[in-house]
Amino acid sequence: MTKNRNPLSAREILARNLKDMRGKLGLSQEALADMAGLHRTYVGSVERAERNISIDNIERLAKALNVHTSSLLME
Amino acid sequence: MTKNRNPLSAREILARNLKDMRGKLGLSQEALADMAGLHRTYVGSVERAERNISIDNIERLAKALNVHTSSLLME
DNA sequence: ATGTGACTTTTAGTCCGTT
DNA sequence: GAACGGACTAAAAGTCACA
Repeated sequence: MTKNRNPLSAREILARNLKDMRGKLGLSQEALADMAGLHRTYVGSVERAERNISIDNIERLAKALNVHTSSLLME
Repeated sequence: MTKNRNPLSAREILARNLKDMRGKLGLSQEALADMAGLHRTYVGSVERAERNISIDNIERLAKALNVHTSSLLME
């Protein structure tokens, strides 16, 4: 029997992807925040899945990371 | 030379997908809104790309439509 | 069955700092 | 460099009466 993992929320998936992709580009939270026109502390809280981010800001982060918006939500 | 169409915003992609998927299921805006625990007029305004919807509400709509959150943002 | 404008409540998002 | 906190302002959530 396979384990019953509880599904990640969309917030958590986004948080993980953000952190991964940012790390692969060697960017700090602050650098990414600047590129996306957002605040340093805000990006941090999104990566901790604490914030209910809006679609416009998901898009800004995607553009800063040079990926499609949907890929930030892909599991 | 291929035409230079301006890219759809994430809002517009979501709006189009929402409308399409809802239509294919034969649901009214009100029925979908009820299933997602949202207000009828709110869902309407999201389908018109008027609102900057948050990730939690995108997820509620995805669950109501029985699709993955990322597929609502897929072009 | 959907669109619109107006509205109040809640939260997104910023900015200051400390650990 | 990142987590975390408090206080603040801008904007999203959520609702309604009416077209």
